[in-house]
Amino acid sequence: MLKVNLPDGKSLDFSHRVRAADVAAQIGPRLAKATLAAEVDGQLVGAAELLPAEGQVSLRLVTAKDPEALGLLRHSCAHIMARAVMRLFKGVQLAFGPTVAEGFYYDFDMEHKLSEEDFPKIEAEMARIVKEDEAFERLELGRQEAIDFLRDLGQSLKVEHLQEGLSEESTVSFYRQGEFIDLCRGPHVPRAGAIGAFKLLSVAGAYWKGDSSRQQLQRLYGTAFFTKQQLDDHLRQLEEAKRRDHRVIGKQLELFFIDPDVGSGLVFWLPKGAVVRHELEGFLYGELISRGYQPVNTPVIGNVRLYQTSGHYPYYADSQFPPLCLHPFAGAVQELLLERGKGLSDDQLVALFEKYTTDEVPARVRPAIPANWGSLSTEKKLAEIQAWMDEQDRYLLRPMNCPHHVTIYKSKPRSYRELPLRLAEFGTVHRFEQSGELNGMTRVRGFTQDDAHIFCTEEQVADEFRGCLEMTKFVLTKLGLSDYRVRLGFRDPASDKYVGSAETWNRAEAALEQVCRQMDLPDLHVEHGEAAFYGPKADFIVTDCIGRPWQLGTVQLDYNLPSRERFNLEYIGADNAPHQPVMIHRAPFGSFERFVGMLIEHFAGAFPLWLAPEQVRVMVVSQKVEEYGRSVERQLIDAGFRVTGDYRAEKIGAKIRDAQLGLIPYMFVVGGREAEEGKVAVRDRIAGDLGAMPIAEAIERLRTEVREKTIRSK
RNA sequence: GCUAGCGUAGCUCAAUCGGCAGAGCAGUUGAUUUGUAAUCAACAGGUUGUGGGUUCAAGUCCCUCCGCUAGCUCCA
Repeated sequence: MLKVNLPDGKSLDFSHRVRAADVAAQIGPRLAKATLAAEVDGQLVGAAELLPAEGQVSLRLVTAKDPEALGLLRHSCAHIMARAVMRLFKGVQLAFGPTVAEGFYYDFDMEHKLSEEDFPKIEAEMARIVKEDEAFERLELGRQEAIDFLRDLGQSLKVEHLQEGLSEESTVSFYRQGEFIDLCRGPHVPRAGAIGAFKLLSVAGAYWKGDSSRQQLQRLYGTAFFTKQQLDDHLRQLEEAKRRDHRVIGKQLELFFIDPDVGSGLVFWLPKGAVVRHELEGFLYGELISRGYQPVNTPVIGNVRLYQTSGHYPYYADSQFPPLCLHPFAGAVQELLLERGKGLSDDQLVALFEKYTTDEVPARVRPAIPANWGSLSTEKKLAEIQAWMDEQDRYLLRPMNCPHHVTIYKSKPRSYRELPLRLAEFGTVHRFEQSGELNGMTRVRGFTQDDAHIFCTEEQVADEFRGCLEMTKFVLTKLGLSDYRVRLGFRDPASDKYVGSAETWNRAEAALEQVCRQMDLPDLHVEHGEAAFYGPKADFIVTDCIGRPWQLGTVQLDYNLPSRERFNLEYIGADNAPHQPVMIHRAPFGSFERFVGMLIEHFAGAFPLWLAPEQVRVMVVSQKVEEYGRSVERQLIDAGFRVTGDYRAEKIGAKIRDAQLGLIPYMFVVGGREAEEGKVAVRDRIAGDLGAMPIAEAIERLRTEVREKTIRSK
C-alpha cells in the first residue's frame, strides 16, 4: 500500500506497484499525456519508473510547463544526437552528454573530424529518431556487471569513468532507446516525440574530464525546445547577441581597435572610445573623492623582487610577460630556470648555462662563477646559477597594482590614526593571457583597473568591506546595471594553491560572509574554489539587458600580503605597539576595457547622453544657413557638449540617416525658419522630431539629461 | 596552450572544376542647395595575412608561421 501526497494537498492510495505515469493517469488522461517526469520526495524520476511499494511519498508531476522540463528534454535530445552520430560514423566513443544553460552537448572520441557540414546529416538522422518516437527505457546494473557490459560495447571512456568517477556506486543506471544504450543517471522524457524542435549549434574541442593533460574530444553543441516557436525565439536571441557584439560595434562606431602588428590583446582606444572611458573615469573619480579615497599614481613596471615578495612571481610566471632583463644573458637563463623540470633536466640546464661562461664570451658580460666551478655537483651549480639570477636586475610589467600601493604604505611609519588608508589608482597592468583566451576588449593582455587598496585595522574590516560593496552597487545601478548577483568566492579546502593559514582563511571568510548577509545583496551565494589565492572575495556578476552574465566588479579581502611572510606591514596602535593591518582590494568595474566592452553590448552602442562620444549633431537644411548652424554649434560647444556640424551639400534626410546610424542621441536641425527665430528643431534619436524650440531651452533639456545620467533605451 | 574553422579594397562580401581579382558602402572630385532614415556622375582604391612548395597557370591545392572566431584549459 502506497500513499501518494500531491502538491494540492490531496492524496491517492495504491495497492499495487505504480509509476508516476500511473498516478497521472489516475488524475486524468490529459495530464497523463503531458507528464514527462515526477519529483518524488525532492528527487526527479522518470515517469516510467516504479515508485516504492510501501509507505508514503510526496509527488509532483512534471510537465512541459515546469522549469525542470526543458533540462529533461535537452538531456534526452543529447542522447538522440549521440545515437544519430553513432549511426552515421564508425568507432564513436561516448564521453559525457549533459545539459547546459542554453542547450546541451555531447563529447565524442571518434576518427571522423566533425564539422558544420555534418550538421544537416546529423540533424536529419535526429529528426528520423524523434519521428519514430521510441520510449526511453531505464535499466539498472550492478557496478561490475555494468563495467563488463560497457567493455563488451567497446565504450572504454565510460568504463574508465565508472572505475574512476563512480567507484562509490553499487548499482548504476542505463537508458536504452532502440539500439542505443548509454550509461546515464537520467531521468529522461518518456518518448523521443516530446522533442518539438532542436538544432545543432557548434562543434569544438573539449578535454576528457576537463583536464588539459588528457586527450581532447569533439564536443557537439545543440539546443532543443518543446516547440518550434521557442527554438526560433532562442535563435533570434542569439542573432541579437551577435548584432550587439562589441567587436563589431566597436569597429563600426570607431571606438577601439586591436592591431596584431602591435600585439594581440593590446587595445587602442580611438577618440570616440576614449570619451566613454574618460567620462567613466571622471564619474568614478568623483565617487572616490567623496568616499574618502586618495588617488595615487605608481609605475607600470617594477623589480621582480617585489613580485617575489608578493607571491605573484613565479606563481603566475606562465601568465606574465617575461621580465625585462638588463644583463644580456639573464633573459635566456631565466627561461632555462622556468623550463627546469618541464622537459629540461638539471644537467642540460647547467650545460647550457656553462656556454655563457666560456672564454668565447666577452668577460664584460660573462656571468661570474666560482673558481672551483668544475668540482661542484650539479645541485651546487644550480644553486650558483640561481644566486647569479637573483643578483640580476629584472623588471616585470606589473600584473597587479597592489605591490606598488603596498610600497606607498610602507614608505613611512603608519599610525592607527591614518587608517583606513584608501589608495586609488586607475592602474594599468599587463598579463600574458593564453592566445586562445583573447577576445575583443573583454579578455586582453593590457588593461586598466579602477583599482584601490584599503589598509585598515581588523576592527575596521567590516565597515570598509561594506563601503566597497556599497560603492560597487551604487556605480553599477547608476549605469542601469541593476540586475546582478553577488558570488562569494571561498577557498577550496582540498586545493593547495592558497597561501596563508587555515585559521586566517576562516577568519576572513567569516568576516566577509557576515557583512554580505547583513547587506541584503541579491542572490548571494557561496562558491568554494572561487577565491583568489590570497583571500576570499565577493564578485559582482551583472546581467545585461539581453540576459547574459558578465563578471565585473570585485572586492577581495587579504590577510596575506600584509603578513610577516610577505610585506610585513605594520601600524602603531593606540597602545603604542605595532599591529598588522588588513588589506582590501576592490575594483567596481574591474577593468575599463572589459567594462566598456560590456557597456557597448548592453547599450548596443547607443550610449546614454552623458557617455555618448558625440552628443549632438547640428545639421543644416541647406548650405545657405551654414553660418547660423555654425553659431548653434559654437553655443553647444560653449555649453560643454560634444558636438559636430554637418554642413555637407546633402539632403537633410541623408544627414539624419547618417546620424541615426551613428547612434547620436540628438540632432539639431536648422533651416531658414530656425535661423530667423533663433531656434533649433530638435530630433531625438529614439523619439524622432520634437519640434522647434529656442536654443537655450534645448541646451537646458540636454544639460538635465547629462546631469542626471538618464538612461533611455531602445 | 589545445581542437576545429576562417583570413580577398577602409567596411560588408563575390570570384564555377585551378584559367584575365569584382560589387555595394565608405573615400576623393564635380554637379545639385535640398525640411526629418540614402541626389546624381566620374575617379581612385589590391603583393588575395606571411614565407615556401606543386603546376603551363594558384585567391583556389599542399606545408610553415602570424592573426581571427568558437569551444576547452587558465584567469592574481
